[in-house]
Amino acid sequence: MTDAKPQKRRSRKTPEKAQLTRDDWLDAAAGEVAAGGFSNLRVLTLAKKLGVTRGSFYWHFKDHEDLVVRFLNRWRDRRLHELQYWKPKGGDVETELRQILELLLTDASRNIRRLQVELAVRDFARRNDYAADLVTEVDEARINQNCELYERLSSDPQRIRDLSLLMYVATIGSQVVLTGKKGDAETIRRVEDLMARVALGQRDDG
Amino acid sequence: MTDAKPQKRRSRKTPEKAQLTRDDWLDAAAGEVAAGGFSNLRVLTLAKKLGVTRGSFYWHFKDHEDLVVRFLNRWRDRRLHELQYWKPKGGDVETELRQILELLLTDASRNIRRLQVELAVRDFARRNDYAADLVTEVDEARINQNCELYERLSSDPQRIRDLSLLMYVATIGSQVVLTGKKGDAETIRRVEDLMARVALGQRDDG
DNA sequence: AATTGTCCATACACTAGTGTATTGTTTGTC
DNA sequence: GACAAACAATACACTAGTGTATGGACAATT
Repeated sequence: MTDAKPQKRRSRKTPEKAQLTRDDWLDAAAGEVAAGGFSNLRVLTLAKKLGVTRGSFYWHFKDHEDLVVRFLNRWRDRRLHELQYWKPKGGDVETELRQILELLLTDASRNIRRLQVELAVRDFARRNDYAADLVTEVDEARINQNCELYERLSSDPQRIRDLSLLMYVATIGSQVVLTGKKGDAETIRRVEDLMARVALGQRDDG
Repeated sequence: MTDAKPQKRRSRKTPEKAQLTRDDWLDAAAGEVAAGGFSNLRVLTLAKKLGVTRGSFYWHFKDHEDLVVRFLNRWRDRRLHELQYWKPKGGDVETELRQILELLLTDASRNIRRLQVELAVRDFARRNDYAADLVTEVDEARINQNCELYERLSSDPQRIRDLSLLMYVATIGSQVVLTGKKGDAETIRRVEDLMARVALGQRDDG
């Protein structure tokens, strides 16, 4: 019994879907990356989790590197695209500032998987030039976007960029340090509040 | 010729040192971890870089896990021990604040390898409970140490902790985002300055 | 000079992973 | 219902890695 059963149709988590698409593989890959980083992204274990063999993988992807590149590209595209929903709407400065901070901190800490993928990508970027480029691209886009908001707090361009950068690294640092332990939610809320006060305290008029 | 030469004494990078100590292996491990994270920490490649075979490794360590644990322990011990040199010396508040920030940012960005190891440990901590405990331990020690400094800026204990935490996550975030690209040195200096102004601006007297 | 402990080499068995080639099995379409 | 395309299974060759067992080389004793 060396399990050589023909297996007419594999049993899947979603039995309705008989065929797998490339995005299905990428979604599964996200799970692996979130769980153990890019070094945990193996086509063998991926196939097992999807209930198929590697034969399917090599239909959708040229090889392992192809998977990684497509995964990174999709990540970049989605991160850049979602920025459009974070556009300041031109309301009160303090209100918008607090909204954007809540989005960056509280909201981000709720999407555990998204956060884990982001951190994994950043980690991978330290030893992969292509990933590093994409991360830089996303970072700059996010910082620039926030600049539009901080422009209303100061008139000095340099100071605007510095403030935007400081707020950004603080959010990233929070995501790295506060990694979902008990009591983090409250801590995040307080940091969020302090950051808002700090930013508002940087107004030209003091 | 299946390279079965008796090889009286191996050629080593440092020919003086004939025998390897456990710390030698840990130092080499640090290089691997810095370069590619903990998933890059393999005893085979480690032995190659040290110019010996795995026979030596299994003399100094029980197995691969033993290496990882000892590596993490050494990292924790060193991080906690070095805190003693960062103790505020009781001088001017602003001077000491700027000194500590310079230590945390500019200085940290110069020790590339130490920084890479720290980030790798943090990454590993996301999927390894033991590493997570050590990281938490180090984080708390560092934050508490900085509290001693910020106590001189405010009398509200809660605010002191928040400020210390904010400064800490900002430094960690800087290390994650500003990963040694060209022009980072100047950026770090500006962020450092802005952080000092922010912290000083949090004084009770306003 | 023999012995003991320390450190390393060698050989073996084992596992997990990639990539490729070939052969099914569905599914849609005419 | 025949055909082609899309998708998946199977089998093979290959590489890299772990762990273990055993023997060899060398240094320091005695």
